[in-house]
Amino acid sequence: MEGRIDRIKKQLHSASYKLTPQREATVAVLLEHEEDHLSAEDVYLLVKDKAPEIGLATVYRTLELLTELKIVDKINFGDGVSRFDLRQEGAAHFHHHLVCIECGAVDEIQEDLLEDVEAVVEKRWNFIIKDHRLTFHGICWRCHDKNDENNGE
Amino acid sequence: MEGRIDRIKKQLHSASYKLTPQREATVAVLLEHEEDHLSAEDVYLLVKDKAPEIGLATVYRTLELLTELKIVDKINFGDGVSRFDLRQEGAAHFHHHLVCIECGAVDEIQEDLLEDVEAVVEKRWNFIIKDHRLTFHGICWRCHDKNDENNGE
DNA sequence: TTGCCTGCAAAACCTTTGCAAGTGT
DNA sequence: ACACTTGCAAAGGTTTTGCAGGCAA
Repeated sequence: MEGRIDRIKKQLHSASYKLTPQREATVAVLLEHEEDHLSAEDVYLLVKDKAPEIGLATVYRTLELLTELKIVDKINFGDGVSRFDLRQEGAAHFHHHLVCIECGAVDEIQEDLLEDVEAVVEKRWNFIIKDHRLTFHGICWRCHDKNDENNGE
Repeated sequence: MEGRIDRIKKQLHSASYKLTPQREATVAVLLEHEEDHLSAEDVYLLVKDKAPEIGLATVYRTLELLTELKIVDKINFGDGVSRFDLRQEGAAHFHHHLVCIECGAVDEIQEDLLEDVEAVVEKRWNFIIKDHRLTFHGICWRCHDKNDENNGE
């Protein structure tokens, strides 16, 4: 039932890369934090628990490799760092994000929602869409609820 | 008829900032390159033509200020630099981008296109949308046409 | 004068790279 | 051996910050 990491291993092998202990530890961290949007530094610190001797450069190289193989997506929310997100297996498209401008939380939307918009863009702008990035900035339900409570006093 | 820069001046003043010659030159560059997506360095080099004594730090500080006042939007296409885009006056939402993965060109979509999607997101995720970022990655019409030509030989 | 603004240089940051050593086949 | 991978340290590139001087009200 350890399928996910085995499949990633195969993806690496079929591209002539090895799943070294360092790479495995990095992938494990990403799997354990699928909900989060870790920066390279975040991943590095977490990987150090499993493989204390690992270097930051190796983490960067591994994340770059995984990005190349489309196992993870590199994203950027405008703070100075890149963040890395494991792709959903079999997902045709990159998922979307809800960034809360009050508490900073980042939630994910797995649904596509963009089929209609993409159809319009492809036709009207004559643009062949390969991927997309969609992020909404606003107030999340948690802050929303919190504000309601405070107003109710 | 010099309305645009005058209005920006007022926006600065009403937030207790001055429109200094350096800031004016920076805004002028942004106005002249509304179609482009200039990096801070790009802006710096262009501003130097108008105000050769300006420092890079001032350009950064001005762009930061303009971002704060929502006169420009800071965007990031995943190459290591931030880019700055003048907001459309009166635009309720940030415009979208088409990034060509072949030639690197960035085209803009001014239409909203997202009304329906936003309605779904607000209702289903209980998220109050304040702004959005939407970027499509793919093949632009220019590269598309170019490829057709080459295949026709 | 006072407070904002500027230019310069230094610093801070994130990320990439060079290289010698290590690894598995 | 051989090719790939690693850790470390150094370098690279972008952005921010400290500070003394300048400017306008």
